[in-house]
Amino acid sequence: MESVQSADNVCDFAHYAGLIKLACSRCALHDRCLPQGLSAGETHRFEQIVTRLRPFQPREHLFRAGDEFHFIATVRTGCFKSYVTNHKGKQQVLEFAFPGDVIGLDAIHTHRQMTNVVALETSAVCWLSIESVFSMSRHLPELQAELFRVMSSRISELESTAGQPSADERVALFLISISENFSRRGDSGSELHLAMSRYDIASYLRLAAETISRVLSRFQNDGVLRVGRNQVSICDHEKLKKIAGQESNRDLAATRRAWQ
Amino acid sequence: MESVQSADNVCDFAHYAGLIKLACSRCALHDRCLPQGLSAGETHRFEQIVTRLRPFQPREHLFRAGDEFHFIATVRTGCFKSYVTNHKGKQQVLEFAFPGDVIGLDAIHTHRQMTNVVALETSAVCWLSIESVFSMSRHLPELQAELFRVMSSRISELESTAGQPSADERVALFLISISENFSRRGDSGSELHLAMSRYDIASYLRLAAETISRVLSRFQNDGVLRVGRNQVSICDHEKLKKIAGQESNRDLAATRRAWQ
DNA sequence: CGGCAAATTGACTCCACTCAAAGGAGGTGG
DNA sequence: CCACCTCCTTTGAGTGGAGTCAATTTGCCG
Repeated sequence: MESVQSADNVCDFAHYAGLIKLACSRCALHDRCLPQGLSAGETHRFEQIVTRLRPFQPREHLFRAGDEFHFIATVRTGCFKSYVTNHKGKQQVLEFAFPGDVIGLDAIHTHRQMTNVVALETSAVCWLSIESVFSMSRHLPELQAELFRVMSSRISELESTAGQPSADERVALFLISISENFSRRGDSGSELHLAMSRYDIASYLRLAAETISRVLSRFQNDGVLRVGRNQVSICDHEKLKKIAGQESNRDLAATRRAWQ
Repeated sequence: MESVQSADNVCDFAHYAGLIKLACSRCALHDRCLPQGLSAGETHRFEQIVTRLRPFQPREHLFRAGDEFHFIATVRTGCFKSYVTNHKGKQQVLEFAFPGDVIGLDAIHTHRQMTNVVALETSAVCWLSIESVFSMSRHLPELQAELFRVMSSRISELESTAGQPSADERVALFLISISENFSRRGDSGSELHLAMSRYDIASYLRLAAETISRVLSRFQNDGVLRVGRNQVSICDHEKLKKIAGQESNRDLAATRRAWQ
């Protein structure tokens, strides 16, 4: 349950017992991860600064808010959640990180980890010293560009979720986003394995866990989904998109009123 | 009302009529803007890629969502708002940009402007080709670091506003954030000139305009603020901070119940 | 002064939250 | 292997805070 990036004891930490250098060139995620766009030779240089840690167990923390910031991580397998604890002691989930995602880029400006990051299932990461990344990016324009792209898309992502759609809409958008993420990696976009609890989803979507439960049940009754404990099957993608992006219930009601 | 960064007609645009190179070294914002941290010589090199546009008038757009992305801007004077229009045609305000702030970094990953950016009052900006910035940043490590810092803190900022506090809390947090921003620039942290309308504040805080109005009125009755049309004076910073960060009304009620 | 948009205030509604209880899955130990 | 415990999930009932709709009021600018 200790976070691993504390500079002082990094070498003692169990995760480092089995550290190995990783061949990015042979990694299945090569095209969805930081070294994408690098030439073969550049990829080889990049590999020199990548360390692979032994897998994290569920509930094991990768970072803790306030820790010193020396490393970023990319997800190889599994799923992490990033969260903060607010002044009322309540957990606020900020992000779910899937394979290919980069973790820790929000810490640059303070030199401290801003969030807690914890594995939701058995998960593996690659480990990069931020200083090495920065200095290497000055010599590999494509790496620099990729870093800017990753940060830029995180900003866009956060901005795009800034609206305040209805609960139905939020849940639908969440499922679609997960589905697209899975599809891009070649997994099924219809059979979604959800590593996170209803509470985590609720916190992430700024809703109550009971609301998530109710919405999923209703979607199931409407034939849009089949819902299991850690599994959601999308039966009707079209209807789900309609819920997500077109008309909220409130608008439907308003539209009906306007028609009469 | 045209946006200015369209590559094709950039030279025809009225804003370019009076373009001049700007001496960052003599700019009052030097320490709060991109060239901060650069040596005198480096600042001189940086100045070569900075163009200053003639001032923007209120309601004049700097960018439009979907425009090609070739330039970023830093605010010299005035205030801009960044917004998107959602599928229901409703405006969602994402950011208010004040002097020293960098505009456009969310566009990197798509090569398209992601948001609309419009002046709320007469405002001046500095204008930078993104390609020049990127290539220069490879030779000026401090500039590269500053770019990463700016993007990183925008991510943190968006993450930190991800919670769902009560309307009172949101308004209080908003005023405190504006106040701190003004203080840092040497302006009064108590007499706040608000360039944006109640509707803009409401959209930014994901509340209704009427709610903003009600909350401000109540704060005034409680002696926390004095409220004018485009002016808010903070009378009691302590009480405001208490509202912002400690206990929501709901929690107070819950606490009282628990005490009995 | 008059016209118009922004802001305020009131009345009512509704969606999501809270509280509460029951059902289900997974893990642990005897 | 089963009993037990705990945590997660589901479902119901009632509440409340913010939204919506509507009517004024305020302030700006020609």
